[in-house]
Amino acid sequence: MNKKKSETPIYTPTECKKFILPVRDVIDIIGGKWRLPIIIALSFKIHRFKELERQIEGITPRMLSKELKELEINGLINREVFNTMPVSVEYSLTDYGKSLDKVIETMRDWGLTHRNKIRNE
Amino acid sequence: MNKKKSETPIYTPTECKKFILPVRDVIDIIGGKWRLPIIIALSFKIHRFKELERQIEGITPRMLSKELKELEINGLINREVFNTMPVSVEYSLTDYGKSLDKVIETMRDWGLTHRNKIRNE
DNA sequence: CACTATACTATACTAAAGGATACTGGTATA
DNA sequence: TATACCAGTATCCTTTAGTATAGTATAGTG
Repeated sequence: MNKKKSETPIYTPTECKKFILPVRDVIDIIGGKWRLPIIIALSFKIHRFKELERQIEGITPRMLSKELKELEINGLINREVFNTMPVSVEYSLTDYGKSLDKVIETMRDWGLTHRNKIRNE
Repeated sequence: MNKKKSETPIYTPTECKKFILPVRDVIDIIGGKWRLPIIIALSFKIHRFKELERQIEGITPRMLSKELKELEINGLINREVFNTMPVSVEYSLTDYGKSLDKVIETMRDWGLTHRNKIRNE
């Protein structure tokens, strides 16, 4: 018995994994190229489909539609249809979606600092 | 003339786009499934390749290798080779990588809250 | 000698993300 | 009549992400 050396590095191997878990959850919910941009746009004001398409540069209606559905399923946004002619659809943030404001702000701060860093090099 | 209705919604159309830009930069740098987990592991301590492989559940050596390279190119981590036998390689965060701590903390907080939210429903 | 470990790389593949383009139906406008 | 708007779909395609498996060289261990 006693095959292992006693010098085996001693640090709790799980604490790091535990720390990673909730961040992976967040990545699953708001990860990808378009979700945060959509959420940010909606944090400014309620938007209609075409408005979002114009605000989020480079997105195609296919991706916008897909991501809006996922965000709705995850409870981050609301979709409201008005039977005007032609029909109009409004997207807004739920309280849960709004609760991302700190995450977005922190990321934005870091992003702005990064841009300045690159300029100053 | 005067083709457009005067009821056209009036809000500065650029301010929202401007807000999105830095966040898109951040997504480019730390987006994806593995980069933040790697950064978090390295924020705990310097890791060797195999240690990272064990800490980050589900990652393959190929993806780990790929992502480590990209993180190094972007200046977020350091790679140091020691000519021991067999060779050992240590990965650590640069100051720039360390500067992500607030972003990670904020995301983690939100993730933990989200987990509790789901449990309480 | 067989086996393990380290720190990866190479090859080949599948799955998922994302993009390009065209189209729908109904109304209003030119 | 022809065109444009709205809120998307449908179809096809490319790119990126990720997986599986095997292999490199060197040294130490049983």
